[in-house]
Amino acid sequence: MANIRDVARAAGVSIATVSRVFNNLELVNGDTARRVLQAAAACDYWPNEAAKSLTTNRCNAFGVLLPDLYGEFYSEIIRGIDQRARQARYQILLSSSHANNDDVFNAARAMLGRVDGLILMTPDTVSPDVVARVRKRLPIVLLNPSFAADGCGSVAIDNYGGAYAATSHLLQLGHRDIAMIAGPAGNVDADDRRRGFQTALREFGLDPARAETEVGDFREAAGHAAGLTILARRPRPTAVFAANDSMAIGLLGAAREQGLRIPDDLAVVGFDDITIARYLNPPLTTVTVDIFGLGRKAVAMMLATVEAADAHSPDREVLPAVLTVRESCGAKRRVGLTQSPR
Amino acid sequence: MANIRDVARAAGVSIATVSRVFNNLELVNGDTARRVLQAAAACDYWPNEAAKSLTTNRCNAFGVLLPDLYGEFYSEIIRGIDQRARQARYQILLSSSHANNDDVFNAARAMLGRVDGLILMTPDTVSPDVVARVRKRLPIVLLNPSFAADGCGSVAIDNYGGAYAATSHLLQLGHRDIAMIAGPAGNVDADDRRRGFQTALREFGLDPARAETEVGDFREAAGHAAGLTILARRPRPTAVFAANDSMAIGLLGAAREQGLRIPDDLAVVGFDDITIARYLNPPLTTVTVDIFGLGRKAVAMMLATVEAADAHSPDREVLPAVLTVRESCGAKRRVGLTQSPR
DNA sequence: GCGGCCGATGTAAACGTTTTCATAAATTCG
DNA sequence: CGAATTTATGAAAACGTTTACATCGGCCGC
Repeated sequence: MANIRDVARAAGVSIATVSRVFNNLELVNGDTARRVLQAAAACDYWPNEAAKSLTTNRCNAFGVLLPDLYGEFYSEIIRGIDQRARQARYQILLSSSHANNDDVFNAARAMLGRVDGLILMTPDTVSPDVVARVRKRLPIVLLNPSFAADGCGSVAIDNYGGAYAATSHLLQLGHRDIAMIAGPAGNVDADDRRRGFQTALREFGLDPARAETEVGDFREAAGHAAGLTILARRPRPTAVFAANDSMAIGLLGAAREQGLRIPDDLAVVGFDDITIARYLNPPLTTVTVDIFGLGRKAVAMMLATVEAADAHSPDREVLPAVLTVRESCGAKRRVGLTQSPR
Repeated sequence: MANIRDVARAAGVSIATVSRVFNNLELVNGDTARRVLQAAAACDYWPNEAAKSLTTNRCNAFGVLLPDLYGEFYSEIIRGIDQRARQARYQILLSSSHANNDDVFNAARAMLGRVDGLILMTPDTVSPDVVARVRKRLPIVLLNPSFAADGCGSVAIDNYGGAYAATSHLLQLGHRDIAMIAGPAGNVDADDRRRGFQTALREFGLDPARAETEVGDFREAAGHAAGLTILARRPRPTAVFAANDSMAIGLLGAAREQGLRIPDDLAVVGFDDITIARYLNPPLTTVTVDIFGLGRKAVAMMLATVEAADAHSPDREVLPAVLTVRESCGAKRRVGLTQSPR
């Protein structure tokens, strides 16, 4: 396959001139440029990007390391990342399933020379010093980080604020005995959502310690199990705030099995606003987070870091999490001919 | 940052030896190897992957070009691709939103020297000759292709078979007036599903031309609109086969608004088995496709092409699409009635 | 007519690897 | 004991670009 030398030969110029034409430096004579382009087209010349980045030390690509790819959450992150990157003519080098320190370290290492920076979402099991070691080689933007890392930008979700809003809403509807299905302790999102829940209660003069709190692993089955425990308590709580929608779905199942009507017998609020939420019966009131925006923001921050002439200190950004009121909390009248739960 | 030369100097050997140690060629003396590794660790040496691929002409990466990233379908494809690639220690260079010929061509071009092959899913708007031009430079595996391309592998979904199974099922349940909400003409998936529908009718002695068929764009709103038209017809069809689940959901909405009971007044079958399907009320009978497997297969085929010593002709594979019976078709409620095939 | 400048182009040295070939030392063997 | 073989290592040429620097006309102003 033709390389730059072949094009130069065919056009009767030096390789420097060919290079100049392709990087549209304006120092090339119009006629010469035309000749070069013609020759390039004739031998179907494609520049080799590896060689390019070797000399320029720029790749026009970002690495993306995620703990997993399953489900809407990651899908939307990637979509946001891709969209913004594409807009800036950057490529995305994707790698997922990074559970431990070595995984992350090796994946980052394997990207050296292929990316200009790393967008990193690490599970709790990854330690700050791995991130620090990688940071020595590459700019980093952390997604929803569990710790602040020196020299790394970060984009996070306002878990605390969202949980606070959800809980306040239930309180304002008159509920005073509100249970929570929390996420695993140690998980940043889980902990922040729990704090938001507790603060809201406290501000209403209630004791968070007396609020029934079950812990789950963010999956539907855990929500179901936690729901059974909560619904067995007497007096039964009148409302439940679940740390995510999947567990809320599990809870709805448990409630349905016991013949409870939602929201009349039990008000339910979730978190995430996954697509299913609006199709549930009744549609789930939940906290909506702009995950797509999270991805976009991460790339925007990365671009600012990479393309900035001056090395300004990296940003820390928090995206809002807003309550979306549907029917499962009881704030709205049911509309239409929705079939009643059994 | 340290390069191979620095390591060589620190270890008191030549760069060739360092390279040999890292590519674990067994020709290096044990002591020397130890010294090299120590030196490499001391100066935190990371090999530059761009330089590596420039000399070896191998990248250990595949490019993935998709028309879009929105929704579970693409998410699962990517997950499958990533999982299999990671297993083989390959990276994934992702790029989406490729609408037209130039987009695809330029994206492919920008990957030269960074990938060993391309996994390509093109919308109908991309022409075979663009694929052929790209194929000259890079091995290609097509996902669900609308045309056969010389020298390209392909992995497709058995749209025809799935649609045939869905329609046959409705016929066996006793329905004789079955409408279809089809996808846009020209779209491969849409066309194949429609053919499957028609063949099933024909085999039951019915005239496909007389079956009410509305066309939608695979989105929920289109399903709703098509549903209104279909339900307005007299006599009203007793069953509808929707070319995908999103449109089936739109149809269910339309039916609900008219006070129809599913499946008693109207049986509904979808296609895709998206996550929501099982959470609908009633749970949607649909055609399940292993999208994750589609991604995995594509990579497996790519690996076979790239790592094979002999250039065997590329494969063509079709993944099964199987009917998943839930409640929206009425088969489960009428167990007694379904025993006798007509 | 000449120094200086400018615009267009070429020469060659990087960038950081792998790998072929050469070489030196150590080992085997008849 | 010397020739043949093996083992371990180094020197240097690739790979395909970009870019600093050199070169060379032509043109300007004086």
